[in-house]
Amino acid sequence: MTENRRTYHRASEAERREDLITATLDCIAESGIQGATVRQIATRAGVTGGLIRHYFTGKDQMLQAAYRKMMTGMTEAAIAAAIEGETAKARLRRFIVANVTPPVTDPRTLSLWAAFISHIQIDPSFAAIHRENYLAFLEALETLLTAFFKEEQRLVSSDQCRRYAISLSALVDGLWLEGTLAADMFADRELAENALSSVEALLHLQPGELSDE
Amino acid sequence: MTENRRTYHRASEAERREDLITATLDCIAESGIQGATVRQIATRAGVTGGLIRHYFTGKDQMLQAAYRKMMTGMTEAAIAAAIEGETAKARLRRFIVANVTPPVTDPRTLSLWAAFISHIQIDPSFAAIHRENYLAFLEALETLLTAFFKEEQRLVSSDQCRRYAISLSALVDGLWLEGTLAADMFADRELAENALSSVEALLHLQPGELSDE
DNA sequence: GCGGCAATTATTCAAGCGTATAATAACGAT
DNA sequence: ATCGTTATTATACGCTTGAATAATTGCCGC
Repeated sequence: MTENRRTYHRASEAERREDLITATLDCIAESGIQGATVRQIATRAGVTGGLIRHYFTGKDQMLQAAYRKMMTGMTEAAIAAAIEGETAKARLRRFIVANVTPPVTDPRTLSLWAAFISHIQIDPSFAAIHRENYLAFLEALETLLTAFFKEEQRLVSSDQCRRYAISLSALVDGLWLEGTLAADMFADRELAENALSSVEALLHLQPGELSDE
Repeated sequence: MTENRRTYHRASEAERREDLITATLDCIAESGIQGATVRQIATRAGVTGGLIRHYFTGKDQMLQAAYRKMMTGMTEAAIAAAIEGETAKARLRRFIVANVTPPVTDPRTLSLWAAFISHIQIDPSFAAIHRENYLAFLEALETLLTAFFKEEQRLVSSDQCRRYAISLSALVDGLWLEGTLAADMFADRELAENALSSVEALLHLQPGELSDE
């Protein structure tokens, strides 16, 4: 009997995992965690459902991998933007702006982020992943701040630096959230300008000290 | 044949709707949107599944009603705390603090909030509900701010007031988020204090002007 | 107390879910 | 070329899902 079995190609493990994770994120972003079924994900990745359990012990583990990838992607995008700045001040500014500018402010990203957040209470492994990445974000911000204060020859205790980092992080997160949820309410640069002047205020800088070239 | 049909009591429409919505929120908070199945919700509400379609055209409509109830509950909690203040300054302070204090900072609330946010991209009716409540929150904050500036005899344009409201709202949301997600990282009053001093900075007040009695 | 209305239960249905297992085809080693 | 390995497909299974329908029972007006 000549069965019509579809042809395929054997991919490397890394490649296949990557594809599956990407497909998972796509599905969640498009139709929520409800829509991220094994079959949907497999279809989008161009494979059949059974393959997922060849690379992951189950759907849950794949979701976790996807969460990890998404979170590190977000933080790294902001850090990548920052390191291109020449001074500590420029790096701080670029970091802030990057977090309230596409592609970080993106409906897809927000949808993914929220979907995972809502699973933190249900599955503790998601909480661990979140914590890990929140701390990384906080530390990146704290490092930028410390360097900035040093460059400005302004003495700030490490305790105060941490408090600043928490506030700034909250502000950035909040603006990111609102800017993404109500993108139509804000003009192109409005969000970034608001973020910068808010940061200036939070750090007790001169108006324009951060935003001006 | 004497079938064993369970006894029940005919409730008023308002009562039953309320029960169903509460049960829906409980289910989502506890086990995510995935766990909020018609049967789970019905069980928790003490009825059988079929009844849901007697009060709502479908599961989706019930979810929307639940979202609406949850959001108005959050905003109203903060507003209720605010109006007890005697001066405009006190009202503003109470509003800020209420938003970073239980019961607003509560894992259950966060879980619910995130679950719904993640459905905004999928179902436009959820987006409308969100928008509605975000604007209400913003307006409440703007009103408090305007009154506060007037009380302080400080002249602030309504444009600037709106910008302040957006920044404050973002900050509060962000702190709420982080404080709830990583509750163990913050001491009891730390979050509220951080919020108040951050607001002071954002509004260019004297340190302690808001937080001090 | 007793009809009749409708709120509620009980049951059924098709579709879709995650997972398990068996068959198969791709590809590197030989 | 052929073989052996194993990545991949195909199929099946048992459950759960949201919804539709039929049967019943609580309750209000009389």
